[in-house]
Parts: sequence; C-alpha cells; structure tokens
Amino acid sequence: MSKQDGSGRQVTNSALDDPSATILHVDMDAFFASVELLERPDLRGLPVIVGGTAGRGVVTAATYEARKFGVNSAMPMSVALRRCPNAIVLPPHFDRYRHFSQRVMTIFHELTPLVEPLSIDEAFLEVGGARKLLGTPWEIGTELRRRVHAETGLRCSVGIAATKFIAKLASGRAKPDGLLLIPLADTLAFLHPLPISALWGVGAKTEERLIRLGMRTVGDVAHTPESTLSRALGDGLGRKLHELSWARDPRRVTTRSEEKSVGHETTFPHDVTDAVVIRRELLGMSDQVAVRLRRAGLQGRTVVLKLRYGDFTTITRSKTLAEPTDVARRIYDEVSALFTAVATGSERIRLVGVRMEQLSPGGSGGPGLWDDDEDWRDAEQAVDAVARRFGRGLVRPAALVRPPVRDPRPGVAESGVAESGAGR
DNA sequence: TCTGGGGTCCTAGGACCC
DNA sequence: TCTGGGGTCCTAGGACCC
Repeated sequence: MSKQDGSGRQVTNSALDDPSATILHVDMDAFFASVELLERPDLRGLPVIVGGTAGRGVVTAATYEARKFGVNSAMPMSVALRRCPNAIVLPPHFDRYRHFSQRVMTIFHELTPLVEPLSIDEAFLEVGGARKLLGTPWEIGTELRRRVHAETGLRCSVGIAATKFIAKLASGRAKPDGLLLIPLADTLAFLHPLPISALWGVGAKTEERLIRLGMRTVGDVAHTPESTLSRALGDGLGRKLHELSWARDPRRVTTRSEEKSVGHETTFPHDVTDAVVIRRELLGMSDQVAVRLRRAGLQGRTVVLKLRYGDFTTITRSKTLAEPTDVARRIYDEVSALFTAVATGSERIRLVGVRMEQLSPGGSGGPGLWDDDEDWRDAEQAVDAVARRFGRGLVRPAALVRPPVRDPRPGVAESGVAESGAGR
C-alpha cells in the first residue's frame, strides 16, 4: 500500500504517485542529539542523551541507540540513566539547534514557498503546485532528504499524504531516515489500526478516558457515535477526534502566523520559600521577556504570573493593562503585585514564570526600560545577586539598558536558562 | 520514576453593555 | 418587581504538542 525509501532500505519501485497526496511533513531525526553528534562524531553509534544533568533535569532528546533502552524525551534524567546507565549525557546547545533549523528551513523554501514550520525541527510543505517544475511529491521528498543530508549532515523523515494529519503520521512511521507516501485510497487501512494516542489531541488524560469507554484503536473511535465522544470529552474535542478518525482534516498549509505570547519560566534546583529569591527571579524573567518583545517589535497587554508549588500544583494569575508595554519595569511591577496577592510567605515554590499575552506590533524605539537611576541600581544589584546565587548568567545588567537589538548575539539573553524543548 | 521550557488551544464563569 | 439574550472582555485552569 505504500513504500519506503531511505539509506539502507530497499526501494522496490520507481516513484509512487497519487495526485491528491501533495502535503509533505518533514521531521528531523533525533534532531538535538544529531546536531550534537556533528561535533562529536566519536560518539556515533553510542547511546547519547541531550538534557539537563542537574537533579531535576529531563531528557530533551535521545539517539536511537539510547531509545532502545526505553529512554524517551520528557523523561526525568534520573529514570533515563537508570534505564541506560552507559548513556553519554550532553547539555543542550539551543543556539546550534536554531542555526541548523534555519538551514533546513531554507532548503524547504527553495523547493516551495508554502512552508509551515511547526516547531524547530518540523514543517509542512504543500508541493501540489510544484509538480511541473520539480516533479511528483515523492520525487520532491526524495530530493529534499538528499539535500538535507548533503548540506547539513543531518537525516530527516518525510511523510506524504492528502492531509496534514496523515502526512504527520506517515513521517512518524517512516522514522528513522525514511520516506512514506500514503495514497488516498489506503488512508483508512493505514489509520484505523493505530492506537488512539496516534490521534492529534489525544494525550494521557484523553487516552485514559477513551480506554475506559472501551476504545483502543483509531478505528474504534471512528465507529463510536460522535455524540458519545462529545459527551465524554466535550463538544469541541469529541467532534474533532471523530473527524480525524475518518482522516477528515481540512487544515491547509499556511505560512507562519504571528506569535500569541512570549514567556519564560524556570524551575529552581530546590524549592524556594524566600520571597526575595522569587522576586529576583521574576525581575530577571520580566527583563528577558521585555527584551524578546522589543527584538520582535511587539508589545504585550496581559501579564501572566505562573507559580508551581512543591506539590506540583500550578496556578496562574494575570492582569490586563490599559496600554500594551515592552518595558521590563512595567512587566515586573505587575508580576510582582500579582505575586504579592497570592504569597503567604510559607509556601515552597518549585517554578516561577512570566508571560506576556495579547501581543500587538509596535514598541519603544529607545531604551525605555530602567531609565531611572535608582531603579537601575536596584536592578543591577538584584541581577548580580541572582547571577551569584544560581551561577548561570541569568541576566546581564547590560541587558537592562540595552536598546532593541537587531542582531542578537547568540546566548546573551538566553544562555544558561534551559529553553525550549521542541525538536525531538 | 518523579516530573523542563517553549508554546497553542479550549472551556467555563462572571462582569458588563445593549 | 422580576427578568431576556447576545456579545465581548477578562480570568483561571487544564490538556496537549514538541
């Protein structure tokens, strides 16, 4: 019903074709880990894990050799190392991942302008209009994989289908280093035997609920009345899953839309009760968020404080301002007031976060941040204290007075604090 | 086993306005 | 004296994805 191509695999026919299958889903193989191996070829073939080595670190990526031991992303590092004691653990280098992400996205754009990045290491491509120029989707996918490897040394997998959902499933099935086309006529035969967790939007909680209703496969969901699904999961999700289970997915490939929010959060090495420590962290994060807003030419109107307590319960408190802002001082004042309103003084806090929502274009052209001398001294001292205590370059005092940066030096504002976990 | 950090989307209740 | 319906905005929480 389909066939695969890839290094070391048998290609049984010449190009497969299906005029309705024009969406490519490209997914880099073990992206973070593979980028690390480019600099450490001596580790090739060994179980390598990328992630935080500190007490509360998790796996952000693992090579296929490590996955054989049951190591998966988002798994606590302590668990991963128990399963795979010989694994080599490398700290993440997000600057490098962003660099390679841009390179592969550039290759995609050279094949079609209709590229929709999904994350740092994934994209949808609509290639229906490129047939005359570049060939069938199958041929384009093959060429894309060849070029990605030739120009970056990285491998990727490609799924081709008539819809985004099926194309994404196909690339997952093709991994690693494969190409898989699902012709329209074979779609349900491919889809229905898959476990319900294959459905987009079914995570641990929803899977549990569906299993309790006696469903195991996507086919089971398809043959359950939509009204039953909606009663169990809510109208929105129930309808969506029923549609997806019949491979109905009207979403087209669209070039990237605007960001909806910008935020930072950080988990302390140990739970914190000292409000001064919390506020310093909030200060540093308010500044990071403000810097990112200004670089993007954006302002935000809603400030969100996030707290996670020692028992892992998580709350958010938000405040919508009369006017949007990209000023660190303004953000910090709000987030600090929100914290004051919930702080009792005795709680153990595991994580704090600052996020700005309701973004709009525009922004200050100048420094406009800590322009008051007294505030500036306070901020500098606070930042120094944070840097000393956590020793990871959380914020540079310079960042507090730096005007908008057009050419951000990698790692100036972001380095140290673990960032993003996409791309695996 | 003990749970990161970046996000998006959905639901639901209450305030407020017409 | 008691009571409408729709629309929008704000807030909080939760599920999910990579």
